[in-house]
Amino acid sequence: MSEASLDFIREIITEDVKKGKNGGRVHTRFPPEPNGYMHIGHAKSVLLNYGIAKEFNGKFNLRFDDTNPEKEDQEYVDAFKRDMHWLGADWEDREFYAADYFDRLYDWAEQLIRAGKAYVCDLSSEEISEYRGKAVKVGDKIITPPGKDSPYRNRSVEENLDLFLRMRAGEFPNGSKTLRAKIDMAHPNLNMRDPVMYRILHTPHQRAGDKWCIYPTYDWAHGQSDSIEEITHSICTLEFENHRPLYDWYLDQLGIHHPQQIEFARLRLTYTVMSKRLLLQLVQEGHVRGWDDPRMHTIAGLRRRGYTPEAIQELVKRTGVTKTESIVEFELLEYCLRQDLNKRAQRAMAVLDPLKVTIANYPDNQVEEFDAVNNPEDLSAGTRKVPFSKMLYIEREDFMENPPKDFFRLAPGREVRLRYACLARCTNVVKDASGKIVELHCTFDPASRGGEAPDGRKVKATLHWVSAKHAIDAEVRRYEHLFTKEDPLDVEEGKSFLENINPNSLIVLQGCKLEPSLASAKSGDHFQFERKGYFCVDPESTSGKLVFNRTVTLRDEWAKIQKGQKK
RNA sequence: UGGGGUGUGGUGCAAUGGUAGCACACCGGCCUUUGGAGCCGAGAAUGGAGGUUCGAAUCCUCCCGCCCCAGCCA
Repeated sequence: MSEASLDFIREIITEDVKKGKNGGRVHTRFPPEPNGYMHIGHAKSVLLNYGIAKEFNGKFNLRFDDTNPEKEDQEYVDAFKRDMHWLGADWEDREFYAADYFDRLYDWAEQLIRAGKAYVCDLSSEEISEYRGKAVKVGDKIITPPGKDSPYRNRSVEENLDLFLRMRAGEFPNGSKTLRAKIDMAHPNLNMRDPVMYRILHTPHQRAGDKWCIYPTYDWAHGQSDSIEEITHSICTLEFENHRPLYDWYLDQLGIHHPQQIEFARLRLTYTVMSKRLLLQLVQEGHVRGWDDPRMHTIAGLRRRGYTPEAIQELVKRTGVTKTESIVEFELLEYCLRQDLNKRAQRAMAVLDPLKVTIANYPDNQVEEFDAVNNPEDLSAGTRKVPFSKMLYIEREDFMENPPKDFFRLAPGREVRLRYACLARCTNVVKDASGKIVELHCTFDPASRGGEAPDGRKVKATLHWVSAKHAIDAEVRRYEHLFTKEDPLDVEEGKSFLENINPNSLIVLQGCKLEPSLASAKSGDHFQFERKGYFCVDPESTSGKLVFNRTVTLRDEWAKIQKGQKK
């Protein structure tokens, strides 16, 4: 029936719906911790969960798993919501917080204590770890011998109840006591060796205020939160596979609705880091200009850089859903982006590194306007007028005095097309005292108005240009990968990933010359600067001073040839 | 001689016992008023060894590689 094959998660859900599991209902969720900004790795999870809910006529929740007040912040909550909406995910009115379930979680904890399935433990963090059992290396193998029972494991229900109440009441300092599930200290899965359910944290919560001084661990909160929301399929990443038996155990002990957890491999991209810890470090230490720095692979950064939701959606679609850990080449994202922008970005001419050109045989004060196509991929976008006059700017790299064979562009004596304007031939090169080229003299063919060759003669190159007297100045921020290595974490023993930061990741170009139609460009607008790439107006841009970000270059044959020659 | 996962061209994903296919990347060509876009073509893969079968990426056995787990992080 369906032409494309389903990924394994959709296959499972299709089967569940067919069997009438959960009454045929599908309900998913995205459960971020608000301890940083959303990045492109999260996007996959959001789009997967939201997409499934939509495809199966189900519902999709947003829930913040805010169980650690020491790391979380309202700023991150707001950012997640903004970024998710931008990406196209819609949770309607279902915005939830684990913190809103703290009361129920507390009651459930008491229930487990009464059932003899949980106890208050006085062991320190180090002791708990020690009792849990140390991994031992035997040859190449790692063995985890059974752990030891905590000496507090057999406290009476009454004592546990009393202690737990006093933990909540604030009688004990941080770290002095925990509530632990009583499972099995010899279990081969370390998560089942009496995991901590509550820890004492005398820290107010960004949402719950100072109501609590004990906080549930993620493991104790997560599964039940899904259960409370009647989630049918709890989709999460691979590293939680080991936790599933624990979530199952909690749910079964409590006898409450049991969502099915399914794990998939998170999205990884070359030249990026997806760890919120490292992203936070980049921001806090000032290696980038903030969470929305266009070099960051946060959603906010990508948006500011000029990436579109459609490109990210397409990437996610193309990379699929599997359990194999893989690293997607960044080039695929760029391909998706160019595909999208090519269809919708209005074209414009902009000279980033200007070289002055005088058209010697053009009348001194004459100005004429040529028609330029706004988007050759979408003729309904119409045309615009571009002014032309005797003094122009062209791109410095479009001229070479002694060109190699492969160089098609302007050179002494050579004729090229000035896009939409005319054919022009270089007659003279003007240099300053140091030998630097400061200006070119050209002559144009009056019969070639609009750029058409009157006799059908061919020129090998078409250059973009801007009329000097009509040009508007702009700042252009040229970006490259933030890291020089495909795997930014690939560093020598003891060195930091910061060593792999690309010193050229941002180059600010001042005095760029833009065609006048760009004067009205608004923050967030996308353009293709012909022959240069896709650019986006930065939020810092003002009508007095335009600022553009280079989103991505065009595919560039010439750059490839040059690269090949250098070898 | 712990537990849980996972191995298909360079990369990502398909093929669910029956011709190993698609995309990106790379290379070559065509076309072009963007060295863009588009079009055409080439090269390139089932971790290994056995076994079952007329037939194996797929089923079985053993081996090997890689990832996750020893937070009172998520």
